Amino acid sequence: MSLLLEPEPVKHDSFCEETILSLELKHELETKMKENNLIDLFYNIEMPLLSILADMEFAGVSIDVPTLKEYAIVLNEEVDGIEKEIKEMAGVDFNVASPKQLGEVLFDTMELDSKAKKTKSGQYSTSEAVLSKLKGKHEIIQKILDFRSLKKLISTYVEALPTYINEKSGRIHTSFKQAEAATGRLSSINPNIQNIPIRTPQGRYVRKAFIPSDENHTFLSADYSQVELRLMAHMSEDKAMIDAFNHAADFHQATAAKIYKLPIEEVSKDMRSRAKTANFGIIYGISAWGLAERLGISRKEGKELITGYFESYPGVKLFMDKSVEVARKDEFVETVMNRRRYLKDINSSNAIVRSVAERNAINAPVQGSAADVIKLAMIGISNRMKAEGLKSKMLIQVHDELNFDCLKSELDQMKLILREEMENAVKISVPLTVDMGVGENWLQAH
DNA sequence: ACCGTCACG
DNA sequence: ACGTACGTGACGGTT
Repeated sequence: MSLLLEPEPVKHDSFCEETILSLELKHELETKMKENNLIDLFYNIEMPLLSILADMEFAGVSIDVPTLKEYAIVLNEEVDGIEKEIKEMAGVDFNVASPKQLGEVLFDTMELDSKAKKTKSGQYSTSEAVLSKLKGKHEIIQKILDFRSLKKLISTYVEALPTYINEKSGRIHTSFKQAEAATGRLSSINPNIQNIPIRTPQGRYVRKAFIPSDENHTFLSADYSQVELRLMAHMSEDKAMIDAFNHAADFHQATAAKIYKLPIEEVSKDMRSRAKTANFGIIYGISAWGLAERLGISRKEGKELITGYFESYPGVKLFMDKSVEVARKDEFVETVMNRRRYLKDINSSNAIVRSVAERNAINAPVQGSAADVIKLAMIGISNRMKAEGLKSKMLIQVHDELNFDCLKSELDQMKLILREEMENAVKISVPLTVDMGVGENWLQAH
């Protein structure tokens, strides 16, 4: 694969001389070449990235505190009301926030499910998945789900974020961990800036509080479209998947058309939705049972869906099998930039432990390659911004997304740089595409 | 310090 | 026959 790397790749002695080599020598040279792959990863990606992450942390992101203070009042009133309703419905006074007490109220006192699931520590499970299945049984269930999500928003975000504001800068400075996630992703702590809510309207509103540094700046966001699936298409070399990314307007819809053997126009919303779930499942190392559980369908239907998927994209099945095979032989798998994930459990005699490692063998090259891609893009963007003397600042990375405090006068130039550097970070067999948004805050920009 | 839960990609 | 999808971090409750 040809890669557009900046700075210039480190030069090594050539091990590619066309000589007749003994087996031992050949093995030795192959080992050295693999070591050089890791040296390239270190010097050309991780080291240049280090100072970029330091700059992002130092810059920090501005927070609109009044927005959060007002929102805290609204949410606290709402959660207090819901808590009263829950206790009235249950007919007992208890701590709704205690999973232990809640389980006893729901399953011993109210007897909502005679065969309620228990956790490994012996208490009733009251997880979102369990409660969602009980929604029809009693109106208290929905109230508990609402209570939980509101408490989460208040305690982890709305009331917590202002406490992280640095006195000197007036901004929030996360810490990015560069060598934590097994796949090569970054992680973020104190606060975690990579799990700010977005999926529900109430949660999403928190993003309104992430704002530019002043009136001369705007919030600029750029994210990759389906980068992991595109990397799966590239690494598996599956013809149909590559073709879909090159020509279809909507990849999930195109997948549904193949699985259900229908023309694109006849794909229903439900079929598209199932195909989308199947696409995600593939990245995670799908199982018929897991997929069925996710979709609320029978195991038989789950299996049929997967069969249809592999008939549509046979190269993907081959890639998955090959990844597991390679892992069994080497005890590690690799990304496009030769980042490794070691899988010591891949040959375990415990089937459960082994299965986890097999799914890791499938997922890690995909998730890890996506991490490689955005890291390369960050380096490319940083270099371009320096070369062109720009003052805007890269602030936040969220796995497939980059966010900037963008000087308004630099907006057009920044958008051009982001598109060029992100879409051309690596050359693969399908296009990488980027969506961008601009606004007065993270909510508007996304 | 651990568990259960839930926020994100 | 097993028990279910991959990767993280923060919070409150419990031990």
